Amino acid sequence: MADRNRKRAAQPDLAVDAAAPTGRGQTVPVLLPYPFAGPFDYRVPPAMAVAPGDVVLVPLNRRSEIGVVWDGPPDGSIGDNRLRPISGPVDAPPMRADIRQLVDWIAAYTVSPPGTVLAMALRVPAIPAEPPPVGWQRADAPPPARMTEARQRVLAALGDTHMPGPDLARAAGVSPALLRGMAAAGLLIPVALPVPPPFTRPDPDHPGPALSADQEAAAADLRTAVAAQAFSVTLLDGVTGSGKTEIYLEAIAECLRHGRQALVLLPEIALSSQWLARFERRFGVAPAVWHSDLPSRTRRITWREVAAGAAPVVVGARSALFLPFPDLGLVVVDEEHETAFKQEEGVVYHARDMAVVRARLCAAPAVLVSATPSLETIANVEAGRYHRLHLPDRFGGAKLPRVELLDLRESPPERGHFLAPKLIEAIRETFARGEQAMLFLNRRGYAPLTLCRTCGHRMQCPNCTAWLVEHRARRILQCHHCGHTIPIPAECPECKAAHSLTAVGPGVERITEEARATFPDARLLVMASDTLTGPHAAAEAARAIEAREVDLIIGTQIVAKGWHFPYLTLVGAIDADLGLAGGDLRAAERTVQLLHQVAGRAGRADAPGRVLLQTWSPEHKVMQALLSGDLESFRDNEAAERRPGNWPPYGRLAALIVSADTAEAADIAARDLGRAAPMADGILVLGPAPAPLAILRGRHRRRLLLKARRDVAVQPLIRTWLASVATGRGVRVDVDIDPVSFL
DNA sequence: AGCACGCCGACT
DNA sequence: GTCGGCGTGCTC
Repeated sequence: MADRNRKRAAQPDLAVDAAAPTGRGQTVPVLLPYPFAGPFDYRVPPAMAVAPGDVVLVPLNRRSEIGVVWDGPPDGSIGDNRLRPISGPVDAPPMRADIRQLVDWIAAYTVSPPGTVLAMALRVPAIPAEPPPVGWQRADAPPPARMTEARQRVLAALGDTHMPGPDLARAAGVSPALLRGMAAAGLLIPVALPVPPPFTRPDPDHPGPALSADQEAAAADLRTAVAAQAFSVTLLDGVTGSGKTEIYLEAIAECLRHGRQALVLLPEIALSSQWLARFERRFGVAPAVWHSDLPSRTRRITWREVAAGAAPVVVGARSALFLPFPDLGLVVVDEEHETAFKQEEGVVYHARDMAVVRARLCAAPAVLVSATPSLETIANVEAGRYHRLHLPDRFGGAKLPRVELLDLRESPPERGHFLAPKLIEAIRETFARGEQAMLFLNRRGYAPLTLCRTCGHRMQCPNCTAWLVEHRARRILQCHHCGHTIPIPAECPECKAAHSLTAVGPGVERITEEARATFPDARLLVMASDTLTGPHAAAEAARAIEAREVDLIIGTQIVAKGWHFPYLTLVGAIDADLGLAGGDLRAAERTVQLLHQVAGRAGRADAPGRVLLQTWSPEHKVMQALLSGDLESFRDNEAAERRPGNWPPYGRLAALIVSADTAEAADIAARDLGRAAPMADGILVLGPAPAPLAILRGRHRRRLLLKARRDVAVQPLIRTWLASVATGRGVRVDVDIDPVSFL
């Protein structure tokens, strides 16, 4: 309570200053977690004092909703007669000014209603407070009551202290009901128990692993940035295995020495067991963890501890950006190039970029970390907006793995197989040395396409422009876009031919089948999003690999994410060309990043790694970049290709996805939108064209692209553009600023 | 997002 | 004659 009042006193009472001067009483804007165009005005009851950030209950229609008193003057456009009073306060800490600014900023940038963004920030505090835990102690002057044997045992177990009910019942060997009876008889009185802090403060001076000279130099730079307690952005860019994590853990240590909080964003928090282990090795304790499917109790406790400043370090997924740190002193985005940071549903935002905004709003340094930085971040370095710390060498003298290209035209796999003879041989050699190997194929399931040998029919999703993927173990065909699932049919649904459906192309399941036949004695482990369901399975997989209970790992892109497997020395990519098909702007960049990350899993100081990339086009710039390891030149080339046409990151791009129930409705809406396209210097609108996923979940999709010079503010343009077009019934237009996926 | 109002089909 | 389908529109 005292804390709440202090916070309120610390900020000027804008609401009072901005109150309407007329006789209608004080009016304030209240933002509701719904997709309205802006905050609604509410009257403040005479006896109530409110300030921006206060969480309040307001009437809406005939309902009661939670909202947040927002900044600025009331809108004033609503008539006095329609204004309704705030119902009352909600017992929750007020929303901090920096979070409110972040909500407004994200809403403006992504062209989303602010209430939708608020909903992401508000999902937690709206839940009522945890009741304080209750324990029992002896009554000082117990009234006369029957003293059974069980009751005596309770009093004996209790002694002169207090105990939580469940512990007491267990210690005395009685049921909780008996305790309630004793309380009713006045023999026991309840006491509030002190709550043990759930998060121990990590000790910045806990002896951690020793750093190399390179690491120490980089760590010193980051410490300086943290000590400055000012906004800055630093790219920590080091080859895989250069020990980047250990470096930024030193920045966190410095942040802790200043008594401030640190936030680390990871792309895939469910797979972070190894990261958590490294953190514990450095600090002796675990950090607070945040992601969207935490149990609600843990979620609530963590949120409140963060708000109270009692969770010094939080590691989390995208949504951790909205946590109410009172004194955030450092934001780290690990694997900053990862597209998993881009939220594609609802409010479409990039957590890496919003993390930088968050850091700016609370005057903290941001550190972006990657072995394969995005072109966006590199462009920001070149423009002088971001600093760069570069680590060219692996830690402890380890060499980068040797990359070889396996030309599939020259030495193809056996018919119906996917492992080239040279790759099989390399795996055998690796096993013979007692080391581990990994096969990478970024495709789940058994086969991406099922077709009928008799009539050529292809099994397609009824709701999407996509093939159904066979999952043989589960005996189903499944659409990876909408989840539509059917049992594998016995006959062709088109021509009714029996035993005619054939699996075409490989997925990890099929590679596993081939590996099992080729290496019958090897112990296999499949790592894919549908086999590593949740943190537990992922942690167990990591443990089994570290304990050398696995010889061959077969995985999808999940294996590219920051794992450290000391006995893994060989990586084979089944289909290195896979990501290059299609007209995606970033296809080459992403393929290089992905394959380089996968390759980086191989090798250590005393056992150099070897990487074999199976490819149909070894001369492709992507394969050549991976072969030479000269990613810098590759990036320079990419940059040179994008710069002249103002393609990102040298210009701005926004996608408008028009979707409707029928192709006709989508076409009409897209055409109307195209006709109303803004025309100005430095702007180009491309399309409409069918989106690559022309039908998704039964909706027909068309796409327009707005390309603009970097100095053009595209959001206001898009707002007026959208407002100028009357969109028909059932038509939706989704805006994606800085799209990373072009589906 | 909810939750009403509103205008067309099969039932007690 | 009513119950009810979910299409459109409003909420300070």
